[in-house]
Amino acid sequence: MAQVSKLPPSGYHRGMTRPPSAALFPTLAGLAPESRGLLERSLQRIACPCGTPLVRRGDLVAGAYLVEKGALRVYYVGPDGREGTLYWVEPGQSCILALNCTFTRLAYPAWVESEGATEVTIVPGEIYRRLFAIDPAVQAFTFEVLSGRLFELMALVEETASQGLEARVAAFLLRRAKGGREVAITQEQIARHLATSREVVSRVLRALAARRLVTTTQRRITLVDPAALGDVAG
Amino acid sequence: MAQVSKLPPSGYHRGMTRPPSAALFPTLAGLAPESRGLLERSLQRIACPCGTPLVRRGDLVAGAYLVEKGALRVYYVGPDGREGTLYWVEPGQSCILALNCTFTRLAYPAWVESEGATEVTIVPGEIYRRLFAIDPAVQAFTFEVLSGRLFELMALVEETASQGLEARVAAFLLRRAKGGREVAITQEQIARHLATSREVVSRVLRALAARRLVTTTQRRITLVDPAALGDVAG
DNA sequence: GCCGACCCGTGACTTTGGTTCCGGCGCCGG
DNA sequence: CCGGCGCCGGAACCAAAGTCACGGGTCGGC
Repeated sequence: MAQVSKLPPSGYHRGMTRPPSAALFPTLAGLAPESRGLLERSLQRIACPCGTPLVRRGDLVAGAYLVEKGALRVYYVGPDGREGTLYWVEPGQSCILALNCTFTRLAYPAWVESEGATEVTIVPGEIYRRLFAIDPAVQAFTFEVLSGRLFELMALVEETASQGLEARVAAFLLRRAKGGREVAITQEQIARHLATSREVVSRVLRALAARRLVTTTQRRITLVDPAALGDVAG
Repeated sequence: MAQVSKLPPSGYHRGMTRPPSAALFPTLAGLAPESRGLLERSLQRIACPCGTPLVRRGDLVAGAYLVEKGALRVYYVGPDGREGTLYWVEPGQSCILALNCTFTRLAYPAWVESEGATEVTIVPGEIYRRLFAIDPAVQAFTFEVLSGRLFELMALVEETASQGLEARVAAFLLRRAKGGREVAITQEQIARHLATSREVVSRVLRALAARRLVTTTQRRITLVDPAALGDVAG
């Protein structure tokens, strides 16, 4: 979470053509030989530090982004500058809106940046389109990624509309801890993820701490009672 | 908008096997002959009045829903009973989450009901899956429907998070009017669409009326100044 | 014409969350 | 050792939206 922000895109480390990890993307590993050849000749891989802006709203993204390491954060920015994250693309997943644009040639409606040291391999749009046309495994993969995002977003809409902020913070912390008890994050960042302000997050955490559900120190939150936190999250 | 609510599902008119309208679904009309035969033998069509519940959260939906007339409303219901609509499926569109479940066999995460007198033809899940596997046009259709929904939902998340209620009501009215100046809807219904309460909608409409942007009568709102309303919507 | 079922208007109050402002802590680099 | 700077705690205040209570309007059916 080293926050090397504002590094211009030229800071990428580009051009390694190593194929996508078979463990992460079994679909692609199982391609027919000629498809596989086509794929590997056209790949591009980029590595970038935390906070590198990859896509802006309105960009015409061409290609499927396959995340190998780190994560991508897809988020919106409201007119008043407030931002909120829509979802994360983790290793083994694909940035679906990039696929979207690949097919429909629409402009991308959100921002994307890397979170943590991140490696992404990019399949050019035209290539992906061809693979999609001939390979059932790619079709299924594409479909699953898309529908998964759809489910996530539906849940997000419902959550933001019908849960109070305390519940949302609790849910966020649990998701982030991934079963553990430590979340290394700053309150400011939580605020950005949930489209609120730092002070409010502080207030909510104070309330949770008063009930012995969490403890907070600088850049780190410990979940003292994850089960109770789960109740709060609903 | 006759609100024949609470009619049990047995009220359907079922079993007509008329094929989906070629004008509405050119993709299906252009299928290869054998695919087309397969499709037509398995179709089911249902007609239902306004407000018929078609899918509940948790249902295992099998099949693609193609809307011929009327509309489907896809919505969530929070734990406190408050509901909000996620999107509408209009004639020529398909209920995408139904496709979703067709492929991934996940339970449907929302409710669906008809809005207005509605006719839907249902393509059984297994059949759709087969068509998807062999027909590029079906693949493209599927992809477009899915990605369209994704874009809509992203916009919805952003809108609910960063727009005030007044802006959201304004946007809602403009969408509903579809270029005209009349919206036949009850304040209670608006409240349900936007996941708020009747009183609040009333208050907002009063404010808009005070600025001569709309006038309201029972079950009907007239947009006096659509342009200014557009500004309010942002 | 009257009654009951929906609708709608409206004021008073509460709750939630956003804003402002300030001070303090902790860490890192001079 | 000290000065910044990034991060956090916290009070006071404000604005938006949700809730409660009530009364009156409209419309269709009997």
